[in-house]
Amino acid sequence: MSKLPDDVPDCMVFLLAKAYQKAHADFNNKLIPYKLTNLQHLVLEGLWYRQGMTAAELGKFLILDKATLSGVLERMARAGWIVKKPSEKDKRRLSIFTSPKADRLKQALIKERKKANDEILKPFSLEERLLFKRFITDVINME
Amino acid sequence: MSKLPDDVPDCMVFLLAKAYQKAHADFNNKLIPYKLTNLQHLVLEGLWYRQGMTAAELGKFLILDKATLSGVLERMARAGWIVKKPSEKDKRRLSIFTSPKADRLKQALIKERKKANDEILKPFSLEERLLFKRFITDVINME
DNA sequence: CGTATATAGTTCGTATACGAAGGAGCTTAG
DNA sequence: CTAAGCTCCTTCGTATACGAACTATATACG
Repeated sequence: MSKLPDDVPDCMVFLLAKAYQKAHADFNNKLIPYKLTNLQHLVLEGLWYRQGMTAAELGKFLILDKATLSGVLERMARAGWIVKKPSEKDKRRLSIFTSPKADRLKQALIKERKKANDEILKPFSLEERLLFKRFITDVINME
Repeated sequence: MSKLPDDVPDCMVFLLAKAYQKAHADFNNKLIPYKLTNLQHLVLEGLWYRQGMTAAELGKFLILDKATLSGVLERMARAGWIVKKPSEKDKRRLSIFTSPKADRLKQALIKERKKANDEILKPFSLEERLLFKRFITDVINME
C-alpha cells in the first residue's frame, strides 16, 4: 500500500480505514496459499474457540451482520472448511463445525495469524502495544 | 455495534477491522441526511484539497484502487456531486471537480467530519491522541 | 388451541474493495 | 511513420458489508 503524505490527514475515520486496509491486505496475502480469506480464517478461529455455534451466535461473536455471514458460510461449506448441521430441537438453527480439512491445518493457520499480528506490532514496545490495544478497544466499545 | 467480550481477542487484524467498522458505521449514519457515503465524502474532501485531480491521482491520494474509484465516481457524477472533464491534451484523463451542489454543503460536510473525529477521540487526552495517531500511521506506513 | 410476536437464516439491493483483463490513447525507439 | 510498450479508465469476477424484506419455525399469550 502506498504511504501517507507527510501532511497526514487529521481524520481518524480515514486513518482507521487505511490501517485496517493495510492489515487486511497483508493478512489476505499470507492466506492465499490456503485459498482462505481473512474473514474465512476468522470464522475458523471462532469455531475453534467454540464449536457448534449457530450462525447468529457466530455473528455476535465476530461482530458481523448475519447477511454477511450467510454468504461467507455458504462459500466455506462449499469449499469444505466447515459443516452446517441443522438443530434437532429448533429447525431454524444451524450449528456450525470446522471440517477435518480445517482441523488438519489448524496449527499452521493459527501460526499465520500470530505472524501477521507480530508484524503489525513489531515497531512498538511492550508498553506501547498495551496502550495501542487499549485505544482501539476504547474506540470499538464507545457509547 | 456490539461490544467486545471481556476476553478481548489478541489479534490486531481483528481489532483494527472492528475499530474501522465502528468509525465507518457511525460516520455513515451522520451522512444519511446528505445521501452521501463515507467514501463519497472522502472524495469530496480530496477534491476540495486539490480540484481537478484525475481519477488516478485521486486514487493515489486516497489510497484506493482505481477499480473501486471508478464506480464511486460514476455514482457521484450521476448524483450531481462531482463533474468529470476530459482533458484536452490527453484524452485518456478525466479531471474531477466538485459541483456547486457539493460546494454549497462544504462547510456543513466538513463540520460533520470534524464532529465524527472528535467523537472518536473524545475519551483520550491530548497526549494519548498524539500517541494513537502515531501508532496508526506507523501501521499504515510499515515496510 | 390459535393467533400475535419473535427469532434464524436466506435473498435482494446497493456500496465498497481489488486483481486481472480490455480498449483507447499517448510515447518512444527504430 | 509505425510497432511496441506504457498509461488511464472501465469492466468483470469475487468477496465483503449491511439494511430490509421474506420464509420457516418457535414461543407466548389470551
